[in-house]
Amino acid sequence: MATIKDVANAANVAVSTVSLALRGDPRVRESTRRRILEIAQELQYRPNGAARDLKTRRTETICVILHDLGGPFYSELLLGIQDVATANDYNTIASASIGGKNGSAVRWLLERRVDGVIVLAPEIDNETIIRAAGPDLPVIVLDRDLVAKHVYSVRVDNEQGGYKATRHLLEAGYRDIIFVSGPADTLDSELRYRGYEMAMDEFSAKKSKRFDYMGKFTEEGGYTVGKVIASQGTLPEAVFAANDEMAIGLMRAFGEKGIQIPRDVAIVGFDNIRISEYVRPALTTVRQPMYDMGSVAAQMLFAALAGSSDLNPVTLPAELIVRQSSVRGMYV
Amino acid sequence: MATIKDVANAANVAVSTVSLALRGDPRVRESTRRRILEIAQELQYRPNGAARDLKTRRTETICVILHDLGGPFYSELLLGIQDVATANDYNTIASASIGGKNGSAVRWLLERRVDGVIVLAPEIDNETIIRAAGPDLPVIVLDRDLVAKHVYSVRVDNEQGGYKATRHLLEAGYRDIIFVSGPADTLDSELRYRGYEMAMDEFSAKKSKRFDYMGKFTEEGGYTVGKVIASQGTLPEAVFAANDEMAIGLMRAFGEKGIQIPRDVAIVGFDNIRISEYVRPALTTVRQPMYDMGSVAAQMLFAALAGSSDLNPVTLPAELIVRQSSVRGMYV
DNA sequence: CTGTTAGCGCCTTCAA
DNA sequence: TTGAAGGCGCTAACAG
Repeated sequence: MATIKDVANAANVAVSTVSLALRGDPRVRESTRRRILEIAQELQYRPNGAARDLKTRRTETICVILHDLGGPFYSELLLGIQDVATANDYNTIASASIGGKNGSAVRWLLERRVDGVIVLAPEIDNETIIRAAGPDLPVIVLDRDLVAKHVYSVRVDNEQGGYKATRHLLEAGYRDIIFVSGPADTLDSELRYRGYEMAMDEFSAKKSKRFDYMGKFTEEGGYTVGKVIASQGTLPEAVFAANDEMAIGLMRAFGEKGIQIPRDVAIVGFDNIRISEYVRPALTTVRQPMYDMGSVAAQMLFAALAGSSDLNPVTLPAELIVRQSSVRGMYV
Repeated sequence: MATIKDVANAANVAVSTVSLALRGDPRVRESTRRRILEIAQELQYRPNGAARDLKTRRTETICVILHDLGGPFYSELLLGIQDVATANDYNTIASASIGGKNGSAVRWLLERRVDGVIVLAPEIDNETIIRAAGPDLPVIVLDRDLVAKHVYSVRVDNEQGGYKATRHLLEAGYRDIIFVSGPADTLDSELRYRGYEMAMDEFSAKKSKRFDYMGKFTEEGGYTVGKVIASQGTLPEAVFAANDEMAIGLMRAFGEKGIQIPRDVAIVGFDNIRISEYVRPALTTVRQPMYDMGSVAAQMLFAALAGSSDLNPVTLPAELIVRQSSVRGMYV
């Protein structure tokens, strides 16, 4: 592979001249530049990014670490991030957090191969993030309860979202409302439960326990829980599932048992994934402003890169989207 | 930022010793190693990836370039790729192809920051790919008609998929079948049309022209086309949409006009995106084996990395998934 | 077992 | 306007 040196030799100039010429520096005469460009082309010269990064100590790249690339609702988040990054002439890459502690994420967090990182991946522990963050590697954490130097946080108000969802059901007249949680160790689920609690208490309604019904945030999990609920003596009046995937699993389980939604049981989900609009009945849910979250996160990252260090945590509101699955008498 | 040299100084050993110790090389005595590790910790030493990459001339990372990170059906593709990459102790990053010619993708294709690239992004032109590919940067192209040195191809048999879809409708008794295409310049759409043609010819049915109905591969596009079709004098018996997004748009348009599916018009899509299973009636479609495609692509990449260069193009079969939208008398 | 010595390919003063 | 030299941080012989 041709290096800048090869080009310099072939063109009978010094390496530095080639370097300047390649970047269009006006200090190189036009004719020289053109000749160098031609020779570079001929030799199939390609700059070596690693060498440049090493020298300049900047990569002009930020990395987004997600649990699972291509998950349904990361799309908007990434868009929000990319739009801002592109505007700043930065590149964005996404990496999955699989491999955990010694997996791939380490590469981006700990080995200075990018200028900044945005993390939305619960399985990366706080310790790693704190260790990674530093004056020249700001880290933005999404949906995580962490305060540390060079770490900045953006969150969606999950508690308020859970509150809104539950309150919506309560106002519709439902009282016996079950909460279906995600995995035990997820903060999101925890906070949504708190919102649920708060609303239920306001109406003095009887809450289900935090982990009475646990669905792993997956459709399959929701389906299983749905089967359990359906086979109990009495049905609840409504179910608040901590995410849409589970809600959809619930709907499937109920459907198979001939339980009608919302006539027999009302359902509310969380996340507003795309399918939630297409299932029948369409699912009432809580939308998280993912694009905004990405955009805000990226903006904070660039602010940090530019030297600010007193960036306050941001919390974005969630929004209730009412559809048919929770509206009494809609689909008889 | 502490460098390996700082650690060496602080520990009173040579740089190379630190390097060995850090990587757990047995040539370093255990006690020395421990001491070095401690000091590294204390100094908050973090290796510099760029320096290592530069030296070793390998990054142990492959990059997947997609049109749009997080698009609905990249998920499985990425999984397929990642599973193989992880098994080979490689990292996977994903990058969007926005920015086109001088955008971000160039960075990964042309600047030797990764060891291999998998491209599924029509907007990157062949020329760029050919230029990028080389003995030490194999490129796997997905769904693209390109043969070149160090470029290897994996495709899904779109033509056969289009054929299967159309034939399915024909066998169900439909004859007047419209084809709704994607954008004019997409190969996928083109090939699916060819499959449509072939099946229609076999049954001597009257085809619609390649671009009579054009929907841009989006739901909105499909919706618009649906409105047009609905407002024509006579409805077709069936519609084959070149992708599910458009098919869903069509369904919405028809629904608004009171046209029942499949009673009045049968519909078949392509891609088997997740929603296709949840719309009502559920959409008959053609599944592309995305996971396999990713997995095969990654395997080829590693084969190339290991020195093979005579890798034949692979074409994966598509699979028809029959659901309600095309089954006569199902949803009256 | 540990240290010395060369670069990897590029950018950046500093001189000419 | 161009060239020479040094070094970014790390690894990999090769010596000791």
